[in-house]
Amino acid sequence: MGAIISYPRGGEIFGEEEATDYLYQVVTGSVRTYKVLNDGRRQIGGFYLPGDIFGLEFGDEHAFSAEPMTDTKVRVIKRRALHDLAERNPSIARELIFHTGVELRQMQKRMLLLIMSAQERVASFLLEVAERAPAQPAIDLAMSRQDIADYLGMTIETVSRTLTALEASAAIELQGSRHIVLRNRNTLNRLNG
Amino acid sequence: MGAIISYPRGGEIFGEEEATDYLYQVVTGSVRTYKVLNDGRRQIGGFYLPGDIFGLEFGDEHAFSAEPMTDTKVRVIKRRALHDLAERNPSIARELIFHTGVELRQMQKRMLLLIMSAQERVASFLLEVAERAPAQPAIDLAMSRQDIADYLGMTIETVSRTLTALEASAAIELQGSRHIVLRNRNTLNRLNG
DNA sequence: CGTGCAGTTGAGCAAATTCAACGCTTGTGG
DNA sequence: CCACAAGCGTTGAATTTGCTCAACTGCACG
Repeated sequence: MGAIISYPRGGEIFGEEEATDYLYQVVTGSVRTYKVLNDGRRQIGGFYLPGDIFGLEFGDEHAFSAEPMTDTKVRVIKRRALHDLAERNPSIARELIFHTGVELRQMQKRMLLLIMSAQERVASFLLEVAERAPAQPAIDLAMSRQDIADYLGMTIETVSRTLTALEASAAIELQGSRHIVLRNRNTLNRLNG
Repeated sequence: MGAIISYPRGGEIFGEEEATDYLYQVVTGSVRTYKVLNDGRRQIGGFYLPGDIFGLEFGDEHAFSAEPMTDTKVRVIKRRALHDLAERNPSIARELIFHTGVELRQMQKRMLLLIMSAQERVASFLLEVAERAPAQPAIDLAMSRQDIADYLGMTIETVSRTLTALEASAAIELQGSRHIVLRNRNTLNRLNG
């Protein structure tokens, strides 16, 4: 169900103002959703990897914009069609509710994250990324420092300094700015509220 | 559907660890949900007034605890029964999805709130409370300064100072600590992301 | 009339932001 | 092939913001 569409890196999948006629699933690549506040600051709603669903909303307009972070293929699903299907098919309805629940819990986690200190936020972020690539002791970030900062509600300088501090305390090792080895997960976990 | 149960102020409706066997609707009174972090800090999940639904979760255990802020009557609904009903009754399913969406958008709003300054957070909070009691130019807070602080992710001192500052800038007028007259909504709105 | 609790105010401090400079990598034009 | 501009990330210094600790006020309740 749904058509596959390709988006080049730097394009736009949908904007904040657009109608919520479609929802999306990442097939390959990666996507970020974000919102620009009236003072120019940007808040990232989430990062989405293959398999993840985004743009699942319940108002008339999208609350966030969505952009591919790399060249990306997404499956596009008509919202009306899905909801109609859900009314006749309980297992689809269950899926729909399940995914909403996933999103909701993620938001709750983010909410808790945002009241914590810079160290705690960055540590949580690293663990969150690591969870999605569980095999490795190291992680590769798909996003820039600016993306991380806007995700965690802080500045790029603070992100950078915090990573340096975590390296100094032997919790992680920076091998190039986007490749990070997690040396001591206990230290990171201890920071994770 | 569902039984009505009374809880005295200061009691507990459910705890973080409890199974999500039930969900709840406020009949009279008011409820707060909260979570205590491992460092002792408390984060308020939300405040709920008559008509509001809370405890609607999708994991096995509640992510938050729930307490009445005043003597409160709630309607208790068995989650299993509701979900079973939703599978056979599309309008119930729609309701369920709708309420999840309300919760989700509220969380998104909170997320944006938490990255803003103290002034912006308090201003947003006042407007949020005012929206729920639209008739008056003034609002009566059901909750303490500590509750507000834990809702907005700041300390009681900062809440207090911020309210004083807003009064100094003629945006509000404090008539007793829980009764606040909104003198200039434009000023407040301008602060609201 | 005290005692206790909620809220306010003040002073000093810690954390994160801002502003600025610098290093490294990458891509472009001479 | 080299020079140099542009972008990203890091680091440093000064500043701002909110927190901590502490004292104080006002109010409710015995």
